[in-house]
Amino acid sequence: MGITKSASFTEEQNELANVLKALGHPARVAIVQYLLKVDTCICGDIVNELPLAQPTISQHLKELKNANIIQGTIEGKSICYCLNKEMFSKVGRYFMGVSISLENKCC
Amino acid sequence: MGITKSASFTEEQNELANVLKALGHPARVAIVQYLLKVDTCICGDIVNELPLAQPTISQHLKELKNANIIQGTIEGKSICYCLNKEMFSKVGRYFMGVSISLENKCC
DNA sequence: TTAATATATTGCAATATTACGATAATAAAT
DNA sequence: ATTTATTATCGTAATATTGCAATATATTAA
Repeated sequence: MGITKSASFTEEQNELANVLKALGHPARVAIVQYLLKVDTCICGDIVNELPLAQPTISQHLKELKNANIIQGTIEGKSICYCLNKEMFSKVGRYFMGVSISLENKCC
Repeated sequence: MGITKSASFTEEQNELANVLKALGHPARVAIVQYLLKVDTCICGDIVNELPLAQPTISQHLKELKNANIIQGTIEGKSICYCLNKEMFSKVGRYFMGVSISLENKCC
């Protein structure tokens, strides 16, 4: 991404940016939407669903996991992934909060 | 960002990813927070507020504007920027919607 | 018109992301 | 132990992002 001066910003700003960056890719949005539809699934299901190779999906899942957007639990020889509801609620509240703060303001 | 197969995804997925990618940088989160605090401001105010050079701020503002997160209106020799409340409400509703869909599900 | 002010654009170096083939690691089944 | 199935990691090429100095553009003031 180039030189990012993350040290210059607050912890809160960096955390929010990290989560949003993780969701800032159509493949990862698609993974989230698929997980929302099927509730839980294994990596192979997503590989069958999206037009991307298995290592690419694995990499995207890793980023979503690092950002705490999904979690994966080992289940036999596969890994069961699902969405982290807390994170969606947290981000949703942030945006709604901004939205409400803007309500009485003109532009 | 590398090769992104945006053609493989839906319009909706690409649009959401674009907005979130635009907010997925601490400097742009900081700009949004500053705009939330001061309501409206000119580019120079942000240059004074953040530890980044003027061309860098200008570039970040351009990305936020392209993603329809802020809007700028020419006002004399400066440009008055402010947040686009519709976008925050829209994104907020999306996340809250996901959050509500996940409410009864276990993981 | 000239100078001053404010913002945008260009060009470039440093770094990050994306995608995938090849391969490794892990666990279950035979 | 070997095979099979599932996911992760490595290496690498192509591309995108970030940041800034230099410069251009645009508007106001003198």
